[in-house]
Amino acid sequence: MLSDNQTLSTVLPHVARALADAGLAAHAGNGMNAIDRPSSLADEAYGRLSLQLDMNLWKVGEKLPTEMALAESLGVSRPVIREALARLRADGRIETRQGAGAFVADRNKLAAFRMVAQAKHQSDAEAEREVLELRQIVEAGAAELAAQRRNDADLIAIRAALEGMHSALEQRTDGSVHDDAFHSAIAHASHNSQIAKFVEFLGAQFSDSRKATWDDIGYGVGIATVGQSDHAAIYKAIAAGDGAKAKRMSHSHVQRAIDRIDQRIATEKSTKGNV
Amino acid sequence: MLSDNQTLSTVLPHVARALADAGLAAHAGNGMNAIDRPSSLADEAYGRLSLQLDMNLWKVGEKLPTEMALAESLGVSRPVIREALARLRADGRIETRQGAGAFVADRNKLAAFRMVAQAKHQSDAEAEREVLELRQIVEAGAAELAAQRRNDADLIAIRAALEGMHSALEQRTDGSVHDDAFHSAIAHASHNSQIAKFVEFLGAQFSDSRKATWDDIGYGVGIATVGQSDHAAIYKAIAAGDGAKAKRMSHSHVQRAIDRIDQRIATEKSTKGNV
DNA sequence: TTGAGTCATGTTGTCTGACAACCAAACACT
DNA sequence: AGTGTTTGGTTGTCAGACAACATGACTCAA
Repeated sequence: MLSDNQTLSTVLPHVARALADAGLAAHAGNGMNAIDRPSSLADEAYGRLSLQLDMNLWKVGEKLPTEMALAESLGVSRPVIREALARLRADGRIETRQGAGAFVADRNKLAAFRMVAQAKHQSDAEAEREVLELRQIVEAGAAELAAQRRNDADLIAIRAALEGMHSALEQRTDGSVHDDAFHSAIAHASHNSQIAKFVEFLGAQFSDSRKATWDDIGYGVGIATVGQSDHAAIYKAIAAGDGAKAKRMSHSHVQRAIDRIDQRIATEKSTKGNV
Repeated sequence: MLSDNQTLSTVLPHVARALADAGLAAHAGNGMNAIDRPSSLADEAYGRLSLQLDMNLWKVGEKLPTEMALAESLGVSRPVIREALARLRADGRIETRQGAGAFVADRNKLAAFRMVAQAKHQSDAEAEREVLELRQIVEAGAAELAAQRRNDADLIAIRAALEGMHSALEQRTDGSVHDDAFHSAIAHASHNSQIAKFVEFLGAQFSDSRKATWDDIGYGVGIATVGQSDHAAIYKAIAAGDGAKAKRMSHSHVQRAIDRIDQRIATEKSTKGNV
């Protein structure tokens, strides 16, 4: 996977120079493009090890090379490797035992879920569509549970966010904060902390695109206005305790966002090659 | 949050001794109970900082104390703090800029979703129920998409897992591997990599309870048998391209697991106080 | 021969000190 | 006043060292 002269330092100029002084310089022009900015050796080391684990370079339960060996093979120092290993351990992908070594953890031990970096053949929009689809599923389910389990406090919180968006709409100001709060309040009304936390996590992946709903362009196209009527309908269904309807409304609300993305993908495809 | 004498080293004997030699000993008998086994200073430091971030000790965008300051206040060295900060950065909770410092990141930057450790007032079973409910939502949605998008290769993979479980059932052996593969194959048939990855992540949280379906007790109660007819129905719906039915079947399949948990919770509650 | 205890070696966990790269604000100069 | 420069502080990285621990080899007695 790594040729001798292909070390991390290649993309980090100052380190490369230091290595050059030591007679360990790597020749330029290898497979590594500087486009992906690792910005830190540890980031890069983490990426590499992560990749090697993905492709089953070591079997489950097998012992990884020692920190020293890894450091040498990647051309960095032990602290850098330690930081990378620490992250892998935090993700639950490896386990380390003092005095013994680092071992590939059982796949059934994953402790964290990360958004997969979009595959090379995917555009950003396509990756966003996938996340949006997942969000659609989870939020619709959360809305259904919310309709069944919401109490008065939940309704008040949801209504407050709704009114916040309402007044933002009247004054044509940014209502994205209340938009966030609205979806989050519904998720909490499901009285399932895992669902609530996951909805918030997914929502966080959309901080940019959600703002686009509330900027000048969004107002111009009327996205915010349409979205608000969706929100009102969802609230009504939840307040009425109509789980099926809340689910349906929430589903179609996110569907609009998916449709917008699909349009963007279509236009991107038709103008492909200009970049 | 931390009194002067309340350092991490208090719970790590050998370090405490080293500190004692240096005249920096912390007195024992403080608020720290040794029940939570940090096992590593970095783990503990990560936990503390994580907690402090949770309770908004620093506002978003605010600068955290320097690594040296943090190290001193927690009674550990800089590498330990660096490892903890590295994990926080990997989670997207802080951002560090070389030469400037570490800053609290916008909440909308969370890069990883972790299963929340069950709250103290919750039993294990209740926490498991919450995850199961989330799984129900996502897997049902995945099954629906799978029915709409599956191709021949997908069907073959699902069928292979189904037959694996079938023969395991006949020989009363452990079919949990095929069980895993079955749900995973359906998720992949949705042709949404985010959904596929998340389903696998959720499935990983159930390695234990899934095995319980396939052990002697599971066979005795007939869980595996009932589950298998569920699986067959789900496969049939997906093969037929009937999204609504696939969704319904998948939903009720997980519902059985939820019902079992509910029963366990009920019996646990009735025998409470014996521990 | 076998078993248990001991020891040597290798590995991770942690500390210390040092320097490079970098940022931000105070400072000096025009 | 505005602009370039310097200076101190902070993170990123390296190197070396030692402690804690795990593992296998080795020794010695039964």
